[in-house]
Amino acid sequence: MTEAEYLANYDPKAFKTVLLTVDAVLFTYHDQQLKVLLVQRSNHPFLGFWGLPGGFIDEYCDQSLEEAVLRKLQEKTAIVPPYIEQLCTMGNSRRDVRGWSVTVCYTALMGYQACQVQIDSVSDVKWWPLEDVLQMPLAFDHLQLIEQARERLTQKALYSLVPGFALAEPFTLPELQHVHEVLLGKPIQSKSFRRRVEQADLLIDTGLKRTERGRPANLYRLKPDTASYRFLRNLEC
Amino acid sequence: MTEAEYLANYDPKAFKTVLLTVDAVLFTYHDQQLKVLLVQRSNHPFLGFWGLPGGFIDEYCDQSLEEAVLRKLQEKTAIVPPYIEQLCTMGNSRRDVRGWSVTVCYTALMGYQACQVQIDSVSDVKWWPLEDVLQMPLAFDHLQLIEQARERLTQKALYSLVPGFALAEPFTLPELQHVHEVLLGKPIQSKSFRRRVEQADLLIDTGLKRTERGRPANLYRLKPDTASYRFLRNLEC
DNA sequence: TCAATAGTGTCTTTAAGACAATATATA
DNA sequence: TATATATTGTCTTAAAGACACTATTGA
Repeated sequence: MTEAEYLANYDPKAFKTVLLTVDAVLFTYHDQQLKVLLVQRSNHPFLGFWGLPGGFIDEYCDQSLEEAVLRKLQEKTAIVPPYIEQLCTMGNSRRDVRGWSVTVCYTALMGYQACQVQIDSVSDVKWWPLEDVLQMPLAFDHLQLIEQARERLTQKALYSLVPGFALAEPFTLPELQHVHEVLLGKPIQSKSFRRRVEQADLLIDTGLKRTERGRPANLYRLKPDTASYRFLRNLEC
Repeated sequence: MTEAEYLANYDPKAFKTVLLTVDAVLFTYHDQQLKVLLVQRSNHPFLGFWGLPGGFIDEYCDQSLEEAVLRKLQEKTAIVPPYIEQLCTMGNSRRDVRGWSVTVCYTALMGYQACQVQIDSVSDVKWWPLEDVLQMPLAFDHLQLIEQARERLTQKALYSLVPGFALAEPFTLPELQHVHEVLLGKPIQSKSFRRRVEQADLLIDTGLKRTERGRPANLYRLKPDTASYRFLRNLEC
């Protein structure tokens, strides 16, 4: 049989009926704490529960998984986040009562900005403090996904400046340090932190300063290659 | 509508028809080089091409993605690899002529052992030298997946002893060092390497020695927590 | 001037790099 | 004994930790 003959006989509907979705754990930093964007479900299953933004692939509209998840986020926040990365894929027969289900989950970061409901498949969209979310009952296995995303981001706080993408630009160096401290759950020696930042050469000094009690702090922006830069040595704290 | 009513009306076949597979990049170390397990396809598309072991989820037999990929590997190698980790998920409308297609890809490591065809969905199974594979035309986007798996393993060679899972136990310390050197493409100071191994305390000394020209070398096994151990500092080489 | 926060100087500590020296096999 | 490879000793170097010190603002 040639490939052409094979394809002529091929019926895609005859095959698997696994449910496939994309989801995103979108973090930001606001009011001195990490927050996660959640949406309140207006459909079964888990109607009324809060869960991650995401949903089914649109085979016709989406060209790729990443395009699909960015579309979902844009529907909720009207923004494309400056940092996005594939986290993991969860797939098993138990996570959704409708049957075998797979979700490809992404971690994304953006500077805080208010958001509001843009579409009707959800009844509400809200930034929740991460610490509160870890105690809430959430849809599906979304709590697990958030925990995993948080662990990965904590690792990155040890060897990169990626957490900076959770800040609205321009930001101060003490703010950046504080995001890292919140993730690590411990204070960092500011001398060590500044030395690393200087060595990495990832921040653009805007020349501006922000005053808020005490000496004014320099304001910076992130260079785009912050997403891929890795320090050779971890912070030990 | 209650959830029960919703589910009674729910028709899974009415929904998406995305193709879903799992694949594995299985590495081993043999004859001083890294090798990858490939299978020769006996079905369209890419009939006759070499590609990664993997295939469709069996909704009834497989409880989870990881179970599915382990089943696929066991069918080819009659072994469960001592190390397996999710690599990434590739999904888009172009990677398979049959339509929108998603594969959840894993990286796995095992000590070398010969293997032979166990099933008939492929016509051959073979360990290929990694350097050769990177020049071969492969099925689908499997070359990309192998490149990505190799990059990730190279990173791990800098801050962990995970590459040791590619060795047949027991192994010598110079062998372990050589796997790392092959991945990094550079020699490592053996003093540095040994210091790290000692500090990590991940190797069990079997008390045995292997002689092969020159002074005999101690033989070791890996402790299971080698899979999760991370050094604070990367090798710089 | 004081309180508060930003940012620097500098000494200590840790672990890697470099490389010479020693140890234990076989031929 | 000579050669080959394994393993150790030890000095240098890079970068983090600790912490005291200086700088710049507003009240």
